[in-house]
Amino acid sequence: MTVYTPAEAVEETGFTLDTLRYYEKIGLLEPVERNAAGQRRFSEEDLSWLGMIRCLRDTGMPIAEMLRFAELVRAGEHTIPDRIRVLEEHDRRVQAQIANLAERQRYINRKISYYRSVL
Amino acid sequence: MTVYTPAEAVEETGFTLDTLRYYEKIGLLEPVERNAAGQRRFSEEDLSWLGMIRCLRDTGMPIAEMLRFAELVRAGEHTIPDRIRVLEEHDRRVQAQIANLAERQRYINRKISYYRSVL
DNA sequence: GCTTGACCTGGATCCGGCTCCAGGTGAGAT
DNA sequence: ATCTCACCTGGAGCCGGATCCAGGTCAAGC
Repeated sequence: MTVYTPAEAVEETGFTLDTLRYYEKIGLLEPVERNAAGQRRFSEEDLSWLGMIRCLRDTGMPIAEMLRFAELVRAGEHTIPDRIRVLEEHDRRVQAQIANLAERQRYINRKISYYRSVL
Repeated sequence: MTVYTPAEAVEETGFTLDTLRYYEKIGLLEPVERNAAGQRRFSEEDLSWLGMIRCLRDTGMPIAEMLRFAELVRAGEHTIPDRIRVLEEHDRRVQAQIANLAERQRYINRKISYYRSVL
């Protein structure tokens, strides 16, 4: 059962310490274990959940929805079908984002070509 | 020389009227023509520039950078090489965004598969 | 000739998501 | 022993990007 100091958690997750504290405060992260001095000691599980959070955040899921997902996770195994639904829905949005970006990119490339053509 | 009322510009660009006014106020849009009553009359050119803005915005370019690009456009033809550089750089970032989303999407899909496997 | 309804303005406000601050504690290095 | 440094807390502040508001002006249909 390895534990991670705040500095290590920052290193591993790429979130700032302030952000980790903020996520704990708003309940996106369950209350993190503490040592005798009251300092946080992150578990492997915390880090793995933070990996999920990073993934959802970086694909544009709003915090409010991540909170809902977090509740499902906490509520236990019986919510797995719901979690699948949430992730599938999100997956579709990510797909749409990619398609949209690719489309916009074509516009940008046409513009670049146009600019080259008038040089 | 067709002109567009505010409502038509909203319709064409997908921006809200407030946003169009805001873009004009901050200088992302050059001062739009007015009719005798002081109401905006957008030109084809305005709409086409707004198309560019939409593309840049939807690909995540911050307003500050769009403003810099707008200045290049206003400064005249001799800035075309600079504009190409800006767009190429942005194109690379868009490419990176797409790659990142695709990577995150794989994570999500692995998670979905995992959830399915434990049902 | 009145009433709608689309506009106008400057400025305040909101929102999500952090980020920073002051003031304090405890543990390890010198 | 003392210093430093990583931490802690609650709460304030910031930033980007709009969005909303009050109070006012025209234009056009009935």
